[in-house]
Amino acid sequence: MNMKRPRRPLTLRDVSEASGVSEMTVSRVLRNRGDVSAATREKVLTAARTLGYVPNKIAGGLASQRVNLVAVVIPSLSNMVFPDVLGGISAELDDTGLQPVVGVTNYSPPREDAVLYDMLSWRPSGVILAGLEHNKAARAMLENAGLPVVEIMDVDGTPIDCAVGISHKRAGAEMAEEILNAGYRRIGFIGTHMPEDHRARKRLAGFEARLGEAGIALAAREFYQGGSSLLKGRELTERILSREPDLDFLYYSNDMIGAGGLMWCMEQGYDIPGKLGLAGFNGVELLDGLPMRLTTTDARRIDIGRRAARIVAGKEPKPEDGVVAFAPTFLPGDTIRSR
Amino acid sequence: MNMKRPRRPLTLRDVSEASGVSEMTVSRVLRNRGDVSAATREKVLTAARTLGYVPNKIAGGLASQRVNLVAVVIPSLSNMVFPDVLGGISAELDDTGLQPVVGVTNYSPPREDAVLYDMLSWRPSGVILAGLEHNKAARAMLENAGLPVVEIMDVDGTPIDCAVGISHKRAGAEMAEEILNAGYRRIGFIGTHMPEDHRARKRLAGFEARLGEAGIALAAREFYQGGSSLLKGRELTERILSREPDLDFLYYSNDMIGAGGLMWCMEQGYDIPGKLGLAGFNGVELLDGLPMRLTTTDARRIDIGRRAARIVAGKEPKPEDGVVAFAPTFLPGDTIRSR
DNA sequence: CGCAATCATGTTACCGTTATCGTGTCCGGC
DNA sequence: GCCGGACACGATAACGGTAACATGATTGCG
Repeated sequence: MNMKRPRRPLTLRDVSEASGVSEMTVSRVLRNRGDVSAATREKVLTAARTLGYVPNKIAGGLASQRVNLVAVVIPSLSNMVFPDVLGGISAELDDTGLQPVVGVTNYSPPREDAVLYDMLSWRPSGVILAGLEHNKAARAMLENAGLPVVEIMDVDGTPIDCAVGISHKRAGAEMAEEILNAGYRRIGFIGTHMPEDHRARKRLAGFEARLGEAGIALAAREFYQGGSSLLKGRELTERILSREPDLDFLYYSNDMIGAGGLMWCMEQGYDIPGKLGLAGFNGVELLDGLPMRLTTTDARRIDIGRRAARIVAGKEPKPEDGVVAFAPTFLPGDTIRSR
Repeated sequence: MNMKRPRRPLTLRDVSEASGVSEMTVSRVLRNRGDVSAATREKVLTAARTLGYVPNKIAGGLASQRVNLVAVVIPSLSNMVFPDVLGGISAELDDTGLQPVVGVTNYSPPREDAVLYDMLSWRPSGVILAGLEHNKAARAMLENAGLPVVEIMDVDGTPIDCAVGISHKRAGAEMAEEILNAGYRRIGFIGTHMPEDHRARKRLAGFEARLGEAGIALAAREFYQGGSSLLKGRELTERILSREPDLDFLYYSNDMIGAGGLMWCMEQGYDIPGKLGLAGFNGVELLDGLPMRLTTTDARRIDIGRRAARIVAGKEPKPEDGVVAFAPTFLPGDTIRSR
């Protein structure tokens, strides 16, 4: 194709000279905007192609004061929850010309501030970020930025602009309800010890609240640090059950450790769900292939991603009261007694 | 803090006026560049903070002709392989001021072209992309872009600029070697039917080549479409074993379906690894908590991510011959007979 | 046939920041 | 007291596009 290696990066001017029209016309052709005759369009396109011109969005963005990016700020990649959310977002953004850009905070508020600062410095068209709890600095930035902000995953709190998610308090309460209805009474909880994982905290709160209404208290709880894995689930389950052997139900703060616990209990020959019930949270695809299907709650991740994307893309208006609450869905699975 | 909601976005000029110095000086303060007295620095910083000013990287990037982004282009998020690679990249980029931006191609070459085009239009400082096989258009873009390009995961081929990865032919061959050494002879393969998954293809090629040297041919093969999941692994395993009941080994193209197969075989009461051996590929963390540890090959994803990042960041020079080949590492697990 | 509307293109003025160079001040040394 | 250099800062001109308006050519229509 083009034989000479252009050491100076190509600009509109190069294409304009190569095709004998003004830079403006080239710009119009490349963006399909405004009237250009079929003939010139063709000339310009071939010129651009043979030169190997790639438009400069930095310059374009500055000139037009518009950038086709949506900042997506989430706490972690490692959970299997993220790809679903992002999947929903991308699917919905696909036909809007908008593009998601992901930032990861590792559940660290200072890091969230930094990531947001960085993202906002690109002047994106919108922000989707996980959670309702943010530093004052972060809130201020977002309020001042003057762009659509959708906080996702959680609706238990006050959104900056608007929120799309589920109530984790409700998810916890509903799981407690199901467990109690199934007749379990000595219930243990296993979860991460992360002060910044507010959603896990709220689930536990809702869970305990409902138990409390029934006059029941958690019989045991076990916390862990760091990421979730099957292995961690095994260890913690062994630990909690050796400490409190007569537990009849274990509620895990996510499916991954729940599945690990399930593996361990099955190996140990526990009667599941007869003598011991298990439940996790999220509804990840992983569970579908396990020897038993873990009882869990579908966190509606794809729906949340889609809806959030629709809002930042302006495909639908922000909700009246600023909140879109999906219903967390109980998935019975095989690890809870059915009535 | 600032009471009036500024509808016009803040610029350096606002900070400059608020602090009584020139925009240039504000810029210097905010970037820690050039000589500024401690007093002015302080004034500027407080002004910026109280206004809630966030720099505009669009304008900055245009002016300085530098953008602190590294484009990372990968085929998929869903495999558990991606977070590891990105983890390695982020870890190594963290202290360089560079930031990864991810694009996903879904194993579609036209989509890869589009994603690259889009990424390059942001004029990033470097590109990391998976695989060595690309459309002519993609290769041309990357060659013309005049920036460091690191192709990762694979080294069986000719890199555009340089490559960091493992040889999948070798990974396949070494697994074949281990299987043969363990005495298995009637071997089946289960993998995705994706013409664009070149690495899976190369592994299979290397695998069959080594079997061929021993005078053995694959006794059966089963392909599937779409993403990998435990469930898919179960189905395919059932199918291949009902078709060819006397297989004594199953080689899976990834750990996820391998684990699914393992689950199914265990439930069916197969004697593993005595009568039937199983192996996957990748070495994902997931395997650590399964009832048996699946035999697999560590694809060195974190190492690859780190090394690629070091190269684009200029922390280390490009390799002489353009290639950094890590050794795929055999992980025996529990699903292959040990000698 | 004349005039306005439409089409196809060009001109000009930014967009918000940084590179570069220039200017004024202060200080020490001889 | 003069000079050179470090220091602290400002003025100006890009950077590569696009919005908005201007222009010339063509067309439609009464």
